[in-house]
Amino acid sequence: MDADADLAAPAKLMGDPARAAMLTALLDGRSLPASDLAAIAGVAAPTASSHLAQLVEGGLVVATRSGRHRYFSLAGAEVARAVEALQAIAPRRPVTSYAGSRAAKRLAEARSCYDHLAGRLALDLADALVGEGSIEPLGIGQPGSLTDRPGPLAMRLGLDRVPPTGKRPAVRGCLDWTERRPHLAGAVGAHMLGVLLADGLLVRDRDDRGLTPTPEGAAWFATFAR
Amino acid sequence: MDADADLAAPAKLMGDPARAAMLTALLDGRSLPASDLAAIAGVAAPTASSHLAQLVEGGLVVATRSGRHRYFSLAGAEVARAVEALQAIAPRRPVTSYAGSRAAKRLAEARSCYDHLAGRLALDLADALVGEGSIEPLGIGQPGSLTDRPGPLAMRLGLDRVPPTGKRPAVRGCLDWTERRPHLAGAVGAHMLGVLLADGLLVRDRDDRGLTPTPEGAAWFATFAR
DNA sequence: GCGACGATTCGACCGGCATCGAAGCGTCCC
DNA sequence: GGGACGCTTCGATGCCGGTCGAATCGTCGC
Repeated sequence: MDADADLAAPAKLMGDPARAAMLTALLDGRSLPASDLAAIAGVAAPTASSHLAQLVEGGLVVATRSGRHRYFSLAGAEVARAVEALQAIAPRRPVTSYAGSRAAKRLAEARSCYDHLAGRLALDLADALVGEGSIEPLGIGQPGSLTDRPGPLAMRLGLDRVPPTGKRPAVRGCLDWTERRPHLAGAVGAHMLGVLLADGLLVRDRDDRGLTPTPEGAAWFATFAR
Repeated sequence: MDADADLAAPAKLMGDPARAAMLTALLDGRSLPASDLAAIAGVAAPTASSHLAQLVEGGLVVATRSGRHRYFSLAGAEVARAVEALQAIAPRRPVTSYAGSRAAKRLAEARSCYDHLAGRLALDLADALVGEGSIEPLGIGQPGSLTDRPGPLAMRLGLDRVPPTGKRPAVRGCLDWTERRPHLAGAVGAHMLGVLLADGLLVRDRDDRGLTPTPEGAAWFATFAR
């Protein structure tokens, strides 16, 4: 029984900025490889490896090997709850500066989430795809599926010709913090972001994972956005 | 927007054994002077003073002066929740001793959780209150509400005359680690614990946040317990 | 099999912080 | 007002651990 469990051990693990960034990135239940987590945390590969070893040792994170990659994810819902409970008492980020709040708004609109699209635009797209019957409604973290009759939007995005990808589910719901609803992830989600970038409807912002519609993109998005 | 609140700051504060011990000691909502907290944490006075200054600076603890003493207490229920969430994922202590397991059983039965009642007794009470239609069923971490027709149990506990309390929700579900179900927290939960103590149905144990029913209390609890 | 790549281990460097003794400040009691 | 007491500040010490370059191991693609 945990009448007086050693509170300090997990707290110490979460107390390092690099590890905290990793845990936050994993909060939606995704599994990410070590290299991605290193980039997210802003540290070199050896440093990230050390941190991840500690997180695994401490039981906050679990690792699964897949070829030459190792995917890390949170060890359970209790860990996610603890992370969120700490976020609840954490001082809010830059909120004070104009730049900060403008950046936040920009990210809420459209950003990349790992390798797929997130933000309000992603939610609109997911809604439209469900609406036209191209995909089943999304569950959070749950694998979903494409239907066998793709609509015009799905055709435009090339979702009917997504290359097959090993074990990764084609469609998956990924929780979006903007509105706490799932957007489209999985192989199809990744493919979709690729098409949007390749066709010049979206461009990546310079310093973060923000995405901005081009003029053509904005016009196109307006045809189905709320 | 807390898209990326600085998780690491409060976690770092909790990550030191001395500070963790202090926070745990304050978990039941008591206010303790610096000297007591120093003793509990097992450090010298200057060290404790330094730790407490950090906890106050970080917003986890608040201090009130009273003569030549300074009393410290947790800054709010959210801090208590974060501490408990971390305890939930902490490695279990060396609980092999008989004393340890007896204490654990005692705490599982009834204890204070910040300012309200937790443990099996709390779950029984919450069930009974829901059963008699005095409160809506509890969601974890979710605000709930009193119904407009309090039953006899609610009347006995004075839940119909809980003083209004600013922003704090009257009723809230708080996850109980005993059975992973929510018990009654919020202003009503705090009031209920106060009544139980004031009416001599429960007494605080000496060294921890355990609570023990008095003979009258035990008899009364038996009337609705499972 | 050979090169590319992801991940880990090793070793060295260095900053940050927990710790406590001594001293200073304010409050209470007599 | 004098002494005791609670708490804090200051300063010095020592250690833990975060960091990254270089090297190693294992896997994938051709």
